[in-house]
Amino acid sequence: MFKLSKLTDYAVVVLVRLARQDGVQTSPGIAAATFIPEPTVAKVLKTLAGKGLVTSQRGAHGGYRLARPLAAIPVADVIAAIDGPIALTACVEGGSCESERLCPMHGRWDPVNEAIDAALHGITLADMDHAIPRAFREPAFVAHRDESGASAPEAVARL
Amino acid sequence: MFKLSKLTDYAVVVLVRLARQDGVQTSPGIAAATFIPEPTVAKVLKTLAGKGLVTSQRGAHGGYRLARPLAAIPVADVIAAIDGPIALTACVEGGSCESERLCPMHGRWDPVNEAIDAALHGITLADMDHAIPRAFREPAFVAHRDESGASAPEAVARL
DNA sequence: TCAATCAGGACCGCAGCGGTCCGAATGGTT
DNA sequence: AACCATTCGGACCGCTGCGGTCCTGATTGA
Repeated sequence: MFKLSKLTDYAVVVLVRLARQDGVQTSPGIAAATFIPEPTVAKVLKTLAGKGLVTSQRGAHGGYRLARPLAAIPVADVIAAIDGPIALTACVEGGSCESERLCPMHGRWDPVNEAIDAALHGITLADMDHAIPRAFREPAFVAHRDESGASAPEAVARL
Repeated sequence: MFKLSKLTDYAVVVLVRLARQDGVQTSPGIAAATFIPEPTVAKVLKTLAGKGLVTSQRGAHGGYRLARPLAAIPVADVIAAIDGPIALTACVEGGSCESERLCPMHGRWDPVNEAIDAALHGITLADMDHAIPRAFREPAFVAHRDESGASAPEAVARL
């Protein structure tokens, strides 16, 4: 239904979490803080590192850190990193769908693509961070979550 | 990869085709003209009729016709009709993901959703129609396609 | 040398999509 | 009244891709 993948959602949460504190952070640590399963966090982090959104440091006391501040990361970059290039139709992404000259669909979705691309580039992770109710960013919230216990894993994503 | 369903692409093609000529048009007829498999055309038309984008007339000499002119149909409507409501994340669509008060993701994607929604409402099918190179709308093109023969069915979509 | 951590795969279950088909309802036509 | 063309509303199915897990290296600090 025109929705982006859950991994992308996770990626945003992880990136925002990385921004909360400087210095490297390990994937188990982020997993614990976000209530996202650890292997999934690792997967997301690896992908993000490959796309240059985060930098990694290997070895003992290694971890990940943000490559640039949240305000310099448009959502479009995150989506592109996880879900691949933003392309509404098959025609648009791979160049010629078969024979570019013959396909009348060619170019049809271009204006739509451009509009969405522009919209996605105009919103940074900092914007999304601010969209969260302040209450959720306070320590009290985290404590409260811990009490709730068992239901945590199925939750979509947390800070 | 953040792309919309092929059915939506078909829907646009079918709607544009409907606009090419007034009076009712049967789904086999549209299928022949668009090179889209007939059952699929029928399915798309049924869905569109259910959402009020086209009107249907049953019985002999029945068929479909546009409910409103192309310029009055934003792409958003077509996408919503075929793919369901535009909602980037699970949280956004169904109301509370579980416990709205506790989920810090709540509201996070809202600005992104609104931006995309606005972009999609700003483009009508008439705009998309005009984006097609004129050459493809001329009779000569259709004749040329017919010659190409066998490869037609696999083509993404045609007028 | 050892432990911690990232890297890069392989792997699998499952939902959703694209696509097809069938029976029933409907309304002209003869 | 009988018939036929056409839409309607499902059921159905194979397959791709996603979410999620795991395993085996490579790298670095203690």
